[in-house]
Amino acid sequence: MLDMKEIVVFLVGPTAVGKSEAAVELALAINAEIISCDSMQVYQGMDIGTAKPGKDIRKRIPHHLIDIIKPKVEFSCADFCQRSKVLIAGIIKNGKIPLLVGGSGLYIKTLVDGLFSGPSRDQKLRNRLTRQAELYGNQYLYQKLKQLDPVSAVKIHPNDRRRIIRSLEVYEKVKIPISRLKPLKEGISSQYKVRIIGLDRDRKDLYNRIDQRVDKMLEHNLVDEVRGLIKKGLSLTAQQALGYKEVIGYLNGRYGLKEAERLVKRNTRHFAKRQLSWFRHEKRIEWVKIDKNETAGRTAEKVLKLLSES
RNA sequence: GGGUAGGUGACGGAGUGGUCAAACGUACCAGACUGUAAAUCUGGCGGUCUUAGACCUACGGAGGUUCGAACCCUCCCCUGCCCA
Repeated sequence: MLDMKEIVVFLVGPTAVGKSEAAVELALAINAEIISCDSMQVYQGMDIGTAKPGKDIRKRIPHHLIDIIKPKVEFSCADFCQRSKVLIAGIIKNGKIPLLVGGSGLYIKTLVDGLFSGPSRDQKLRNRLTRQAELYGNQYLYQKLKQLDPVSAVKIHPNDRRRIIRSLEVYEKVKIPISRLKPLKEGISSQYKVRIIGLDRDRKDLYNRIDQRVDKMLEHNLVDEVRGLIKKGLSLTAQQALGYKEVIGYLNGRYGLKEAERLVKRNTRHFAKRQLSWFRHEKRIEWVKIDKNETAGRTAEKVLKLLSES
């Protein structure tokens, strides 16, 4: 009875590990359609810096949730969840397997395990709280949180202004502590059989790939891409994308191009590390180690083998 | 050859007799994370020991002064700059 559940496959891992290439091979092998779990590839025009799969590839295998909104528009994990649920159902209905590919840990987590239904952002309120934090210090907001939602306060560091503000925001809106809301959620894992495959490489190898990728981005005129995007306006989320924020700094004359390059590389390494922290914490992930010179086809084979077992 | 400034942990850089395994920054490592997440935040960072702590090895090298030295003295080595 349990096995009647349809399967949904996730392919996750740090940036530049080789997810996209392996995903295409895998999708061809198992008759899947790809849904991108990437907070930045959703944006139109952000192509080079997000290492978006090219049009040729997307022609061979359908890729969803790429280029779906303008860079000016705010997007969130809630939007992602909602859209991907619809897509998953549709793909299954067509007799195919949904293959979710990406490195945005939170997006993946909320899709699998659900997102509590709470109020969305209120920029005005956030601005107000931010001003208070700047005037009276983070401690001021933290004390407030301690009173209203002690459970959250224990978990959140007094310096983590972002999370303190979100918690206060939720309380302000619905008068219920976010810590009470958070457990009330249901993700797709109750509905489908979820397999999460994690791709990993030696750290050194991964960092080399990141460096190479950044070099390539710059060669492919990332700077021009950013210049064009600035003219059109970027959402809060989009303007802090790796590769973009650093080039924006360069274009604003804050440092030279060489320094921008260094920063992109370094920040991307840090990011990859954070992703690994996140994914290692997720015990349901089944890990596949990629060797240094392994082809995407070979990786896909390994994943396929893992999927066919059990 | 003469003069001068210096040699500190992966790097940059404080420290100029005890409270120094050595500020601070960076790199690096590790962790947290549910509506901005490619964001935000935290911890570690000479070695050994299970933490408090203890011990060992350390501030270019070798000696010395001192109860005690990264800090003072002597000699040596090296580097930058200036004059020849």
